[in-house]
This record gives sequence, structure tokens and C-alpha cells, in this order.
Amino acid sequence: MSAYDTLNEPQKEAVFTTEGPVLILAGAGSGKTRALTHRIAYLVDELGVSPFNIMAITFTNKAAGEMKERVEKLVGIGSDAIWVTTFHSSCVRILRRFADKIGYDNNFSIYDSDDSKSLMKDVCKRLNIDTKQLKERTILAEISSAKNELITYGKYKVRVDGDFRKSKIADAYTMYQEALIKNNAMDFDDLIMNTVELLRNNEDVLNDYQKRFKYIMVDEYQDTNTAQFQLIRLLAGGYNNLCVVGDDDQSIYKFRGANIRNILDFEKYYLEAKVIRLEQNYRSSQNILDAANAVIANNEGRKEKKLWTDKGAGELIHLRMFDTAYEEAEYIATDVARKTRKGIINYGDCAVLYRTNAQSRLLEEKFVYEGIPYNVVGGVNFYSRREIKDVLAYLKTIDNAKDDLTVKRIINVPKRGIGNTSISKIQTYADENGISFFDACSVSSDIQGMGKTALKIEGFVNLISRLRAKMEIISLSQLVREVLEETSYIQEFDAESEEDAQNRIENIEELINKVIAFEEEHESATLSSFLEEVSLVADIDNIDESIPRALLMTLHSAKGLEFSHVYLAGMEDGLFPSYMTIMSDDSTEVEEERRLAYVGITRAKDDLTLCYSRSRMMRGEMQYNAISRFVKEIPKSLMDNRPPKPRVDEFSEPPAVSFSPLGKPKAVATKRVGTKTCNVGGLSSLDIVGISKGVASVENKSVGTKPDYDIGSRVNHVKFGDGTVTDLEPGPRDFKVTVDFDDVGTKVMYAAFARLKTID
DNA sequence: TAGTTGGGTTTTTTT
DNA sequence: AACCCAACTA
Repeated sequence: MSAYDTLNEPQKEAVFTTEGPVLILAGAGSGKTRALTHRIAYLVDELGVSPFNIMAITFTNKAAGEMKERVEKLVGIGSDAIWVTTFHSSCVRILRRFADKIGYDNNFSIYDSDDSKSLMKDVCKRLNIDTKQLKERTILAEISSAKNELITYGKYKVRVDGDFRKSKIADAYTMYQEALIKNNAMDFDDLIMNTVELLRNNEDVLNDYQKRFKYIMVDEYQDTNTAQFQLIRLLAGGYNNLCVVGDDDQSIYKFRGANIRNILDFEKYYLEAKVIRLEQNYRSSQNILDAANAVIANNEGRKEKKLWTDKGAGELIHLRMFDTAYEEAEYIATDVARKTRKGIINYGDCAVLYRTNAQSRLLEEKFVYEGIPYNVVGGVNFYSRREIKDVLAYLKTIDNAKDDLTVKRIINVPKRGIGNTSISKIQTYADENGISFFDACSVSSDIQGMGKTALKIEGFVNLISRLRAKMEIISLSQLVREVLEETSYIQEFDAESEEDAQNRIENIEELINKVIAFEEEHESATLSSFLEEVSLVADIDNIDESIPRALLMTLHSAKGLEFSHVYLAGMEDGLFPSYMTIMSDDSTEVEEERRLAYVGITRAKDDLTLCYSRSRMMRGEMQYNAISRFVKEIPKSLMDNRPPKPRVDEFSEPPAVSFSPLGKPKAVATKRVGTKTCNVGGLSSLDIVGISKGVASVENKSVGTKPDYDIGSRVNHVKFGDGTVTDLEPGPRDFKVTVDFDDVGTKVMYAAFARLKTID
């Protein structure tokens, strides 16, 4: 009897195949983490490989932490020599040793997306880029994808090829990168790209790591981007003992540069690669698995897999439909409350998953009302909250005042009477003399025309020096308290008497707790090491599992997790899949959303509830969406389809067509109450378009002329495609036409804006 | 310099 | 609905 007897055959193969390239295609819930951890244990215990020679890479700190813990249990002493880290952390670890070889100081700082954005704003201003036409976001997204493809600004410039937009971006990329280097800072993408550059150009460093990492394992391989792929390829180049684990059906990070070809073509990159399939699912009931399989079967170009389980059919999947998102949230909250009251589950067994962070608000409201302990994962990252960033900016300035961006953030926080004019003057002086912003502040009395402001700036510089001196003699957490004390930062909130002042103070206290926890974990906790850890945490890393709570999070955050009871909220075309992907010419975009649906469904072990709301407030406008196509892809026989509550009011009419999960829902009658459009039963989707912007210009017009189509006509819309007119009525300003589009469901439009063309 | 206000803008997802 | 920014005012 050995530790490996509990594994199934393919899992054993995955564990025992240690030499050469290996691709483990691991379906959802097929025990891939088990296989990986046992593989590491096997290497150490049976083959006598030194833990020092093993590397395992994951995407989140949470996954890394869990793997570490499990390996420790199996291997015991010595396991901490294994590099079990995220891509970003391992790169930082390498760069902290060798960044000087590529033109950085080894104590470089790491920019988060907010920092990148502020820097880009600055760049655009200096380059006179009209940010109305070319947004900072767009430029940054373009730069990010370039970096994920290992395209430096030099290479980017060459590819501009006369394209005006691209040449602007190339300029911005160049100046942005130069500014980063000047500030001794790297953004997230730089961490990977710069490491690849370092390894490519420094054979000694590369050899060093190649010799060290005799065995490399990569988790969630389907979500690696080109830069990460090249990094792994370089590191594994010595022994070629590279084991990647992934599931192409769970590739959901294309927008972040993930290249699904990395997994699909692994066998082409490594011709001798051994492929192992883990297809037995240990997580979900057969019904849930069948549903997931049915949905994902609609994607093309997958690696064929057939997940199976020896668990029974289990509960039917629940489909619940609501008139409003409010009712949806209420149902989920009361359902969780009811189940826990009955003792069926604990709060910690439940998760509500949704497509967009904005959906958490309503749910939260109802969870509070029901008194359910819950945690929202994500949304605004803890470390990107204003008050936290402010305090951290003080700490960063104390640690390393080279970073102009950080210094500028706090030079007038709290208010010291140092305005934009003064800041510009200091910056100009710094530029002219080739010194940093902070160094310019130190000599503010030398700067022309500063007047009395020079004294205020001096006060700020003295404050930082004072704190810097104190840092030598007090602990990290004391230093944070000292910062708060010296700046009267918290008093500032009280004075403002903001409604969320209390919240902010709590967040700062939470930060102090995190500092204390860090001090307890690390014996020689330095300011730099704390700041580094903080810059690389993901939302999911912050879940506190000590108290059982229901979790609310996006589908993306839920990847890799499992729960007994899962609610998928907002199963609506237009939300999930989103309009962007439905409208896209690129059909692979909907396929990515479908993979996301697959991920969502397969999070559930025992019980899955799909929720759909006929109406929903999105970006300040009421949207009426059709039920998600992904729900329709699930065989009806797997679902307990409780019919929607009939709407009984004086305006209601019976639904025209009842719901059938396999067929296309047909539009039903609609009724207008005042200016609000209501849907009265059935599963139609209504969407008011074209009124938000255009109304004012139509205001003075008399009732529009009747269009040349009528109810029943087939029409074409430039964006929504072909459809059938189901309703046409004169409104106060123009005819309102309702069309059931073949692809995107029913929409209500003003005829003048719809510009429909009749077709045969 | 600081605070207010009105107008314009939102890719959904994140290390 | 929420956020950000420019313009304006005190």
C-alpha cells in the first residue's frame, strides 16, 4: 500500500511520467492538483530529486499556497526549497537578483494598473495626444498585448507601417517605457517580458536557472500567454522535463493575452511530448456534468474529452426566472438562508457567480438583509482603494523616493496647500536638472517663483525624512501608525464627515492587521519586502476561510474553486454572453464566453441553480434581455424548470409562446406602462435602444411618418441582422417598432433610428 | 489653491 | 448608476 494507490490509472501515469515533456489534459474536477502534488512527492521521495531542483508555477498566490500546503503534507521537511509560486512572483524573484543587467536597479518598484494609467495620462499630455480620440486605456491595452507577445517598443515602431493610430501608440509606448525606467518601475507585463529578455541576453543567468530547475510544472497552462510560454521554454531548456497541466475548455483569459494555441499546439512545440488525459470527474453529479458537456460541445476545435463520474445523477439543475434583477437577488439570498436554516448546507458551501462585478451590489444588499455572512471577491481590489494607496504611497516614498508618480500622489495628501501650479514648477525644475521629483522638492527654496509654497514643500520633505529616520528603530506596523499620526490622515476623514469615512478607517485598520500578519510570518520583515508582496496579490488571494461565508464573485475569479451549491446569476444574452461578444465578427469570442459558462457550471458539486431576469439595470438603463443561449444549450431533461411566476395585473396578457430550452424563444406581447416597457410573461427579451442620445433632436419633430414595413414584415438592421417585426405603434415623437431578431432577441427601437430595411 | 458643478463616458473579465 | 474631468467660483 503506497500513497499512490488512491490515484486512478491516468493520474498514476501523470505522476510516474517524470522525464521529458508531458501534457496533462485535465478536465474540470479531475484531480489535477492531486496528481501534481503527488508527482512532486514522487520526485522527491521515490526518485530522490532535491526539492531545490523543482519548480511549480500557478496563476494565483492562493493556488500556489494550497499546492505548497499539500506538498508539505506529502513531502515534509525540505519542501520549502521547492519554488511553488506564481508567474509574476517567480519573475520578481529572478529580477530582484539580476535587474541591474537590463538597466534597472534591483529594488525597482512594481506598478499596478492605476499607476500605469496615471503615467500614461502624463505621457499623453506630453505628446499632445487627444485622449478623446485615443484613450489611455486603449493605448495601455495595446501596449499590454504587445508586451504579452514580447514586442518591445522598438519592434512595435517598426510595425507601425504608416498607420497614424499605431504611430501615436508607438510614441506613447516609447515615452511610457522610458518613464518607467526613469522611475525605476515595472508594470505587470514588464515582469514577464523583462525576465525573458534577461534570460535571453545573459547566458550565465540562464544556465544557472536551467541547471537548477530540473523539473518544471505549470498549472492552468491554457491561460498562459506567449511571453509566459517563452519564459517556461527558456527555463525548461536544460532538462526539458516540463509538465504542463491544463484544460483548453477552461481557457478564459484571452483578453489578458492568453494564447490558447500554447496548449493546443504543445505537441507541435514538443514533438516527443507524452499526452495524458484525466477524464474522471470527482467533483460533480452526473446531471451537472452532462449539462457542462452539452454546453461546451458547441465549441469547435477543442481537444476531445469525455468527462464522466461514478457519482449518481443527483439533483436536477434548477432554472429560476424573474422579472427583475432585484427579485433574482432576493431569491438567491432567501434560498441560501432557507437551506442553511434547514441544515442542508453551511454558508461556506455556497457561491454566487456572475459575469460582471457590477452585479454584486444587489446580491450584497439582499445578503445583508437576510443576515447571511458573505464575502465579495474582487470588485475594487483592496490595495487599489484610495486610502490604502495613499498610505502605501507614503511607505513607498519612505522606502524609495525615486518614483515620481508615488511622491506626487501624496505631496498634497492630506491638503498642504501645494497645488498643481507648484507641482508643475517642481517637475520642470527636476527635468531641467536631471534629478528626481523628490530631490527637486528637497531644494524647493532654489526654485524660482515658489514663494511661500517652498516652506510647505520643505515641511513635506522633512516629514518624509523624519519617518525615514524612525523606520530604523521601529517596527513596520509602528511605522504605519506613525505615518497616520504624523499626517493626521484619519482626522481628515472625520473632518469631511464622509458617509464612508467609517469604511475607510476600517480599511486602514485592516491594512495594519495585514502588516502585523506579515511581520509574524516573516522574521526579517522589511518595508521593501512588504511592499513587494502587496503589489502582487490577487483578489482571490484575500479570501478568509476561517469563518464560513457565502462567496460572491465573478466567474473568472471562481476558476479552480468548487462549491457544493452554486448559483449562476444573470444568465442572459447581452450580459452572459455579453453584447460585445454577440456582436463581434469573431465567433471565437462567444466561444470564450461559452468556456466561461463551462467553468461556472463545473464549479458545482451537488446543486446548481441558474437564474435569469427579464429586466436588469445596466449602466443606468433598463435592459430587457433574452435568456442566455448557454441555458438553451442544456438539455431540458436535466433541468427542473419551474415556470415563471405569471404576472397578474390589469395590463397583462397571456404569454404567446411557452419556454422550451431547446428551441428559440419567441417574442411575446409587450405592454407599455407610462414610459416604461414591461414584458408580460414568456421569455421574450426587450431592449430599448436609440432613445438615450437621440431624443432631444427628435423632440420638436411631429410624429414620424409610418415606416414602409408592418407587423410580420421581415427586416434587416445594420447591427442586429435580420428579424421579424412583431409590434409597431405610434409614439409621442416617432413610431416605436419591436423586432424579434433571429440572433439577438427582441428589441424596441424608434423607427427613425432603427433604419430598418425590408427584406423578403 | 480648493471646492463645486455640470457634462461626458463607460469593453465584462485581471496577474 | 457611477465615475472622472474640465471649467468655474470663492
